[in-house]
Amino acid sequence: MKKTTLANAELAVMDLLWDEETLTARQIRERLYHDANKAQHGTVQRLLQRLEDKGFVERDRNVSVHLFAAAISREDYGCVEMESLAAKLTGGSLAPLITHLVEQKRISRAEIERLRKILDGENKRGEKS
Amino acid sequence: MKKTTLANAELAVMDLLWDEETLTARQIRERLYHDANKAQHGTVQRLLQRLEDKGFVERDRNVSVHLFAAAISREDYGCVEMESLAAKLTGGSLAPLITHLVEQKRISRAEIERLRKILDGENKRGEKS
DNA sequence: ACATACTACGACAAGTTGTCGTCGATCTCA
DNA sequence: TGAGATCGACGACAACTTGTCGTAGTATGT
Repeated sequence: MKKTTLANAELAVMDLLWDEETLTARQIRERLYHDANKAQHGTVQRLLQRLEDKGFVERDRNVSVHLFAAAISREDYGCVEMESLAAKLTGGSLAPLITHLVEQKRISRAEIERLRKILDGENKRGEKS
Repeated sequence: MKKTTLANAELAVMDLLWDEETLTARQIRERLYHDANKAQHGTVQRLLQRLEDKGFVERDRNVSVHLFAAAISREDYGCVEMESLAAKLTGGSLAPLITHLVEQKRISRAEIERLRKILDGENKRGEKS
């Protein structure tokens, strides 16, 4: 287990899969490169293969034209990255980083309100619509 | 402006500078590699030079043996990284990511309490010790 | 002045990333 | 059924990053 981080082109592929549930390699190619160049066929195959190796993508091999789906959600990936950042910087604790974001006002008041609601809801732990 | 991310060895250097305010290249080398190998002298110089190029480190050239200091705090760096992550994943908003952290209980209750206090304090906006 | 320590920087191997081409298998449909 | 298109697997490559080392030149101190 080496790289757990998505690079640019890889992220672009994941972005599609995060929005579309399931796609074929061809659909991904058409969405990524609108020009009809034939060569990019291999590029997408390669990206998907590496993404699969890294565990970010699952592939349905039972159908002739493989179906690809994200193996990890956008939010889960984000959390993993944030945790890995916290592990490297603050001994694993996210609070110091978020504190700083708030204090520097690099997080909007609206966002702060959203966060407060989330934290409050977490205390109740009662209902879910 | 290309890479804004710290790699392993670079992070190790920054970690020292974040704790020590100001260090010479020699002090850094002694802390990073305890064995007395002479070769690593150039390694540290190189790391420092690249860190300076990237804007993470400031160097006092007025003294014969240069003094190095972090140009960005640990927390600022963490925030930049978190913001860059949010920009790539959620259109720049951190709330969805933090929401997920809380919902998945990947953030401890103690941390949640810390965060709530921070957010509450942010509304008062009164004192600072 | 001479040995020592320091800075600057070229060079390199290893790894990552995006890209393309080829090859063989499979599918399509006339 | 067979020719052409499509697909999956993968080798190869250039560009870039990263950690490392060595060398050359300069400054320091005694």
